Amino acid sequence: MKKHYYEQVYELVKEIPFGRVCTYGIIADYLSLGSARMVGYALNKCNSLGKEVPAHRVVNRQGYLSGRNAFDAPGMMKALLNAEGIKVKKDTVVDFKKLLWYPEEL
DNA sequence: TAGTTGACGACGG
DNA sequence: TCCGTCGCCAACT
Repeated sequence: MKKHYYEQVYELVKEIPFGRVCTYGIIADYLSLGSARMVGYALNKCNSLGKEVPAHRVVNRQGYLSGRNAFDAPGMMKALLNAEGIKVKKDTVVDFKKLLWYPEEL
């Protein structure tokens, strides 16, 4: 049984350290998905499937919370990030570049 | 089976 | 530098 590509996405997203964030593009590139949209699709699925994946730590390449609408509550993603000490202003991660995490750090 | 959609990103004007 | 357009590829209807 071959793992679906999104299973790999889940595994990688789970590796994102507490208080750090990552981008769709980085994940897509690391897993050779060919398209960042695949990551968003995968996370969208995992959310509906009730998977324990910290999807709130994944944002687009500008640090914008483009996925907040896919959460149960619009403000949930921001609240979760705040709980980790990540500041969010106008749906965008503050000091995004400093908090950015790369899979290569594993 | 074919067309549409999507939590994005790169590129050109 | 900012905005609009196109490409990406798998899942869903």
